Amino acid sequence: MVSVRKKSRTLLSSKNASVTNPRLIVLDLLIAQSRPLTIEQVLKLAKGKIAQSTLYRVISDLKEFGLISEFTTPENTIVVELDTGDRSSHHHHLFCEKCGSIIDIELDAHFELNLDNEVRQIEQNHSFSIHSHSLELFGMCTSCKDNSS
Amino acid sequence: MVSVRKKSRTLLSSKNASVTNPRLIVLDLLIAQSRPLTIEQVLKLAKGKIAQSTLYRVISDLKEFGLISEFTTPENTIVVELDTGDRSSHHHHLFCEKCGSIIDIELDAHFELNLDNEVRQIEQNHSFSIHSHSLELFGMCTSCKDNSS
DNA sequence: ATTATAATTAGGAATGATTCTCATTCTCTG
DNA sequence: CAGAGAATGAGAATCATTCCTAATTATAAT
Repeated sequence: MVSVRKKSRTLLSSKNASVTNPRLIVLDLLIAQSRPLTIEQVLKLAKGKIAQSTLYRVISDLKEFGLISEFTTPENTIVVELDTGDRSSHHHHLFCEKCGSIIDIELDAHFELNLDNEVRQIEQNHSFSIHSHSLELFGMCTSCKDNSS
Repeated sequence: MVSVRKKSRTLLSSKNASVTNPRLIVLDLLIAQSRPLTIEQVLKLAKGKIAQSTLYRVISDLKEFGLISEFTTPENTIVVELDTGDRSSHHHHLFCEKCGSIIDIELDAHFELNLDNEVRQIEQNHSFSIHSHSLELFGMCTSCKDNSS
């Protein structure tokens, strides 16, 4: 069992990026929580150990290194998550429009193939080079359904 | 051939919303351009006929009426587009990450069925009620490909 | 058409998020 | 472990969005 901190170091080194405290803290958090976090959440979880301005820069750096990725919730909040590049890192998102929770989902492998075919079709029809896609689903989670009776 | 202005009036009336100039201007623009527009673009195209604060409110009103919908580009810019509720209004987006252009696409009907099945599967697996979805594709458009040689 | 009422608007001030600046500190290389 | 270059922290500056209020406009009833 490799420590979180060690993983963070390895991630940064593997991109030839200098290993600094703020970067390690952000990566540690994303690894430890293993869920998408808003900027606000990261800031809070870092408990004052990172300046706000630094956090924005660190996030933009980590994005450039390809270590994290960013997306937007239906309420237009920006969320970041680890993007380690392994197989499981291709996934999609399920949003609860009531409580705002975000769930990572993977698609059925067979369906993902269908999707790739469709994407290739669209590439042809629009003479576009498509290099990635994202499927987002919107609805209501169980607990919100239960509490809304 | 019904005039753009008349269409805009009809849209508002159909939602029992009062028909005001700023609302008409915004709808007119979205109808005339028939493409997604950023807030900035709408403001510019309205040529000073709408106050900025009004534009934000009008957009939020039209969204509540269900006449327009909103989404976010990869650069985190908010974009609005007409959402007239007819068949063609269920569509997805293709983003050029170089020039920022946005293209509306429709999926092959057969694939859309597959997608619905997959969505129903995910609903089951996560005991979630899913009421809508969005597929976004990222890549490079023809002209950007051509100009990058 | 006129008017009363309610809804909407313009404009500017206030807020909140993000970016910028620059002096200081840290990291990496040799 | 010294020096060069990169990254950070703190606060100022900027930008988008929301809020506030008085004035205007739309609607519905006469």
